[in-house]
Amino acid sequence: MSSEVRGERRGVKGHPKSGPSIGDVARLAGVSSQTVSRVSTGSEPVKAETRERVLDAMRQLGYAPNLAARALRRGNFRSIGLIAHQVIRTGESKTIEAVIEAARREGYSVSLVDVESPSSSDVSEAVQHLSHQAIDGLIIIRAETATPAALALPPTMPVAVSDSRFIGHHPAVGADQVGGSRAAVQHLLDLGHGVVHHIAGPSDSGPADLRATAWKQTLVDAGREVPEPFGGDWSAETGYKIGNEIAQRDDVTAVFAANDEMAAGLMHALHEAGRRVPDDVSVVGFDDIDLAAHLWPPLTTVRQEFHQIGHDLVEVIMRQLGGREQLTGYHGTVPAPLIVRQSTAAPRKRRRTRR
Amino acid sequence: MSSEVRGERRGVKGHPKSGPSIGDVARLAGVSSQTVSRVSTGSEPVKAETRERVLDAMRQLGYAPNLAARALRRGNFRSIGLIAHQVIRTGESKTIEAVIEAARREGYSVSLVDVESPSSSDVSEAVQHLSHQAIDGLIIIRAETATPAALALPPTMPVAVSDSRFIGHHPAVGADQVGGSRAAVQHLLDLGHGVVHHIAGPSDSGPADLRATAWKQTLVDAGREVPEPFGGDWSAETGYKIGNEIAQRDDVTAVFAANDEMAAGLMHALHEAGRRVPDDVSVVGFDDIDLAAHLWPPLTTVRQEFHQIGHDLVEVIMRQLGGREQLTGYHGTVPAPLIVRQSTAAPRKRRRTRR
DNA sequence: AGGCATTCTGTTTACGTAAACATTCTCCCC
DNA sequence: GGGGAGAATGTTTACGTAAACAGAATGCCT
Repeated sequence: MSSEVRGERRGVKGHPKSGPSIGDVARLAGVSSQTVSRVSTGSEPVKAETRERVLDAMRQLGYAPNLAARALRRGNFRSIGLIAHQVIRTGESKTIEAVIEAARREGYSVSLVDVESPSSSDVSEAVQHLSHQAIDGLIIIRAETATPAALALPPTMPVAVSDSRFIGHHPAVGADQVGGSRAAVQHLLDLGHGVVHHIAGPSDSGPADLRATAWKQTLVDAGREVPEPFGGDWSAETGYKIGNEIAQRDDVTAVFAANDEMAAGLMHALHEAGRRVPDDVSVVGFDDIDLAAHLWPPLTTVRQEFHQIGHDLVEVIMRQLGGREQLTGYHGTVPAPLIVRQSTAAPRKRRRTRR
Repeated sequence: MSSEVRGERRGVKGHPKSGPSIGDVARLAGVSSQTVSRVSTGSEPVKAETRERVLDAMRQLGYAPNLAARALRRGNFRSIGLIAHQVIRTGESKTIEAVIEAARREGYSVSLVDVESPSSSDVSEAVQHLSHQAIDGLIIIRAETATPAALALPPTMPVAVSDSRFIGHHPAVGADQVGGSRAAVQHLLDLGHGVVHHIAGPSDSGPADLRATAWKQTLVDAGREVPEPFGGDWSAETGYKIGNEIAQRDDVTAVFAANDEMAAGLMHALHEAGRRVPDDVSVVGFDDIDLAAHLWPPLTTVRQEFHQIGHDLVEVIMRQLGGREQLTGYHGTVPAPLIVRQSTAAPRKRRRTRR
């Protein structure tokens, strides 16, 4: 209703609205604007009484520092850019949370861009978009295939990447994909499965590639046959479709899915076909999303310490911002432990005919 | 190794590093800085030949506009703040995606803050934090109990909220919680269940309250008994614990959980106890997260059109930024349809003893 | 050909802040 | 109580950009 109070904007000249400035506060408090600045930033000491007077004036005027001006003067924004890939839906959303939390602790805010596909062009576009934004550093989660060269960044922009493909080009932090995958496959072999099948992630994904390779190598090392992997795309829906195939095959007793969503879809299909998990087919996922423990049966999976990764990514940025540290070759690895739940068991002696 | 190329920073005076400026480009191109500005913004026409010359100079120098200066001059940041509450882990993460996408389409970036608890103080703190950030508008997702008064915002800051509690105070966009909840409960009643139990969300949550109230009202309208609701906290873990209780009770044949995670935990507990879903107990969730269709059994649930909500939130902000529209009373409602899958069925005539 | 509208370009100025330097004040010591 | 060190405060200036205004070039019409 009453709206007469609004519209307090400064109509002067062609300049846009703006709140009270440092000068307004100075005038009211009877000090110089520099003193107001000192109170505002706390950079230099101000006599207690003066400070009080300034703070009062600030409150009275509802003063808030103009961050554009401050950023212009200081040359930084206290903000970092974050590029993610649909990632918000997967377990990696925790990485985002951790990045935001850690950045905030450092007094930085986070500007988020979500690219639809992890393809080179999309990420480049996002980089383009973001590097034109007001950021002091850039974190890229799952850049997948983008080649380092494709990232046309200002050379002074600190970068941290959670994708092993960038090792040697940009500082990277990532889970121990290989170790986790090997542990998963070995776990199934140890249970007595003769062979372990794999539902892979999309072929253009770095992590998917690492997991598939580690799976293959573990089988080879154990002297086992390496079956053709199933090609997935991370989605539960695809896991379900592949599951329908697998459910038809008596010879598949153990499956290592490249992520939990696909594992869930797989189990869904197996249930529907009347195949039992883990009695008929053992399933292992990857990520340990929150729901993994409450799927049926609770999913054995490889945990990614997303929180740790996010935290470390911010640390890498901060180190670049702080000292003039050269971290190009840096590569932090976070352990990826196998979490054994109830979706894996020793294979049955011999299955009777299906159903 | 070779690092002599780095450190191209301007060492002059006490001023921080910075790339080439509009003036440097102007000098190289042999035009005035204003012309460079015109090319950069495209605000006014520039002769094709001149523009080319300027663009060349820009490329040559690797010029990128200084956004702090631009923001200072223009009085806006082309950025909006987004406050979320652990929301990244739930279905509402899709809202975030949609907000980011829609904002980007408008040329805005998104600054994200994730508060740990939805409590008044935390949200206020986040608002405080963000309103001191470089943003032109603010979107709050699930502010839960924060009272409008608690949001000490600059009066000119456009706000959009996805929480019905703010209706009348701030423009709001939200799913039709009541309609969706009623449909869920009615569905169970229609199947023949005598009474429907409820696993509620946390008591300080607005949406949880709406769902609980709608559940109760639907039962009352049908002339049914209203049992004591179970108190949850959105987590699958709690759903599981409550499920262990419910599994002991023969009288519970239908449960409406306030979200999908709790429904998943509930089903987990029921499975473990040997109770069958939906044969012994029917379960309905809320949200329709991606995995809902691939839980076992696939979960009947109320879909929240998060994408739509996110999109609408941005639209509300843009309308405030554009015209001087007064939207305080605005409240957009997005339908929340019931998605029937396989976790619900008519009750068995009479259950034998447990197990 | 002259005049005027149109298009293009240049000059001046201000946005709000904080570093650098300059000045004033305070208080302590001999 | 005079001198001086240090603390407190003030003055000047520049950060990079774009709006406002001013001036120059071009073209078009009669």
